[in-house]
Amino acid sequence: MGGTPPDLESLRLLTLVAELGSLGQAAERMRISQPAASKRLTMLERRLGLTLVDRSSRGSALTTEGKAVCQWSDRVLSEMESLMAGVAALRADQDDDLRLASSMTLAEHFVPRWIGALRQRSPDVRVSLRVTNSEQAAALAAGGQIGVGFIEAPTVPPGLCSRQVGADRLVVVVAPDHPWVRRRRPIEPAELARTPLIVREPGSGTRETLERILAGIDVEPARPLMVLDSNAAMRAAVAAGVGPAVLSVITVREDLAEGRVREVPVAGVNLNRRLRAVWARGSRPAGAAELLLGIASQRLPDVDTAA
Amino acid sequence: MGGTPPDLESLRLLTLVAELGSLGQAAERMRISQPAASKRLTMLERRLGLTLVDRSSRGSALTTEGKAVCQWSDRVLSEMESLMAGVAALRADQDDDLRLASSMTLAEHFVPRWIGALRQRSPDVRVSLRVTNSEQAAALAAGGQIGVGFIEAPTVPPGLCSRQVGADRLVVVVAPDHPWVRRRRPIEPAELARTPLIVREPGSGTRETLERILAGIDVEPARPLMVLDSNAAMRAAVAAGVGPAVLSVITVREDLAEGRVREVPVAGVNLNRRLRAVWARGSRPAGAAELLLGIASQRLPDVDTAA
DNA sequence: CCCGCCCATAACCGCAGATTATTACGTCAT
DNA sequence: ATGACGTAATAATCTGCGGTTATGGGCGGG
Repeated sequence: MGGTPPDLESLRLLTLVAELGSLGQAAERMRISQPAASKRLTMLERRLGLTLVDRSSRGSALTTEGKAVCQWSDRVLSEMESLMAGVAALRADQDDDLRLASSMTLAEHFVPRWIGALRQRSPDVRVSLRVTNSEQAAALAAGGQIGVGFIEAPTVPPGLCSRQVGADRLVVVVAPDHPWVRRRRPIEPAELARTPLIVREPGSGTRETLERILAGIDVEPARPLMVLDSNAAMRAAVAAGVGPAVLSVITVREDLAEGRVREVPVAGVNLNRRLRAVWARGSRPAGAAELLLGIASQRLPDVDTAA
Repeated sequence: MGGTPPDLESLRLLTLVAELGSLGQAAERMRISQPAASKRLTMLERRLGLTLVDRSSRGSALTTEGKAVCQWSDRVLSEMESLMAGVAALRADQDDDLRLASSMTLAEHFVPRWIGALRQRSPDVRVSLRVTNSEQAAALAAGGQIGVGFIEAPTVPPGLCSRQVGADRLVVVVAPDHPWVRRRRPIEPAELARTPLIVREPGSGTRETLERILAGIDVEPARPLMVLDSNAAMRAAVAAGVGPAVLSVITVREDLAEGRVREVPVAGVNLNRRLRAVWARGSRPAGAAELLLGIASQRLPDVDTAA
C-alpha cells in the first residue's frame, strides 16, 4: 500500500477528461484509442485507491476527489512543461532567434516558465539558453553574444541596460538543531562574518552579494567552510548540519516551509536584492526578446522581501 | 523532434546521481541494477538531446546543463510528492489519527505540502483529508468530525478558534481581449456588481467573500453569468472569453504571469482576505494536529497582497 | 601488480500498455 | 417502438520498454 507514483500520461488524461467531459474525446486528444484511455484511467484509480470520475452513459465528470487530484496534477504537469521548455532552450544552441543566458537562481525558478509562455504565444521562435552565473551572463550580454541576460548581481555591470524582473532576499539558514536557532536576538553581521560559511563559487550573484555585505563591516571575514557550485548542494549541506549558509530565499522557500532548515535573522543589514534582465547598451531588445521581457516583467514574481 | 516528456523515475535517477556522485550508488538507492540505471540515463539524455552527466571512471558528476535539468526535475518531483501526500490523505477515510477538511483553494496549493512535511517527520501518523468548500469545512470542524479545517471565509464562524496560515487577495480577471483590459482607470465596485460574472457555487469562500463585498454597495447585483464548482473550470472559462470572474490571486497567478488572463483593478474595496486554520472551541489541537498547525503557520506562504 | 570501484555492452525476458473488434448501455429523433 | 449515435467496458493479441544477469574495459590505490 506504499503507493507507486502514477505516470504523467495518466495525469494528463485526467485533466483532459475534466476539460472535455468525455473519456473518448480525451483519448482522441491524446492520440490513443478509447479503450486505452478507459483502461489507463481505471488503472490510475486503482493505483491511487480513489474513485476519480463518475462515468455516465453521456459523459464523465470528475468526483470531488477527482477534482482535487486534477488540480494537483495540473501543478505537476505545469512543472514538467517548464522543464521541457528549459530543455528545449538548452538544446537549441544555434540557429536560434533569441539567445538567453541566466544565473542559476533565475534559471531554476523563472526562466523556463517565461520561455514556456513565450512559446505558447509564438511557437515558432527558437530560444536558446545558457545557464551560468551572474558574472558570465552579464559578460555575454555585454559582448553581444546573447540578446538578454538574467542576473542577480547587486549592481548592474557597466555597459548594460537593465529592467527589474523580480525581487529576492538573502537569508541565513542553518539546520534545525543548530545553536543559532535557539537565539532570542538576531545575530550581528560581525558574528556572521567571523563564522565559516558554506558559500557558492566566486562569480555567482549570491556569493558576490554576500561579500559586498560583509565588506561593509570592519571584520576580517572567515575562510569559507565549504565551496559548492550549486544551490541544491548547498541546501543539502545545510540540512545535513554542515554549517550555516547564505542563500536566496527563493531557493530555500520549500525547505523553510517544511522545516528542513531554519532562518536566522540578521541585524541591521539589507539583504534584499533585485533580479534583473540585462542587455547591451545600444541594442534595445526587439521581437522575441521584447516579448519575453514583457512576459517577465508583466507580473513580478511574488517574493517575500519583508523582514 | 517534438520531445517526449521523460518519466519521473529517470528524473529521480538524475537527482540521485547528483546527490551521490555515482551512477551505481544511485541505482542501488532506487533498488535497480547498475546497468538498468546506466541505460535509463543514456535514454534520458537521448530523449532530451543533452549531455547531462560527465562519466569518469571514478564517478559521475553533472554537467552544467545537467544541474539545470536536475533543479527543474526537483520541482516536478516535489509537486508529485505533494500529490501523493494529498492522495494518501484523501484515501484514508477512517482509522486515522488526524482528520482534516479544506476548502478547494487551500487544498490545491498548500495542504498537500503541509501533509507531506508532516509525514516526513512522523511517518506513522495517518492523515485524512476531505476537500469541500469553506462552509462545509467549518461545519465539520464545529461538529467535531475533524481535527482541523482550513477555510478562506471572510469571517470565522461562531464556535470556532482560528489561526492564520496565509493571506490571499481576490482579483477581477478577464480574457486578454476583454474591453476592460483597455480601461485606464480602475472599475468601480458598482459597475462590477451590475456585471454578470462567472462565480463559484454558494458556500465557497470565494463566492461568500465576493457577495460580502458587493453587499456593501447600494446596487442590485446582477445575476451570475455562469456558476461553476471548480476554480480550474473558472480559469478556463475566463481565458476562453466567457466573461469576467472574481478569483483568488493564488489560483490565477500562473495564468496572469503567462498572459492567459488579465487582472482588472477595482477601486476602493479591500479584496484581501485571510486563510485560516479552524478548530472547535474547547478542543485545542494536540499531537499531530498541533504539529501540522506548526508547519502551516511556521512560514506563511508568500502572497502578493499589495495592490 | 592486482584488486577495487566505476561504467558500458550484450543477451534475454516479462509485463505494462497499446491496438482492433466487440458488447453493452442511454438518449434522442423518427 | 426502434434504430442511430453517443457514451464506456471487455476480450484477445502483440509490441517494446525496462528490468535482469553476465561480462568486459578504464583508472586509481594499497
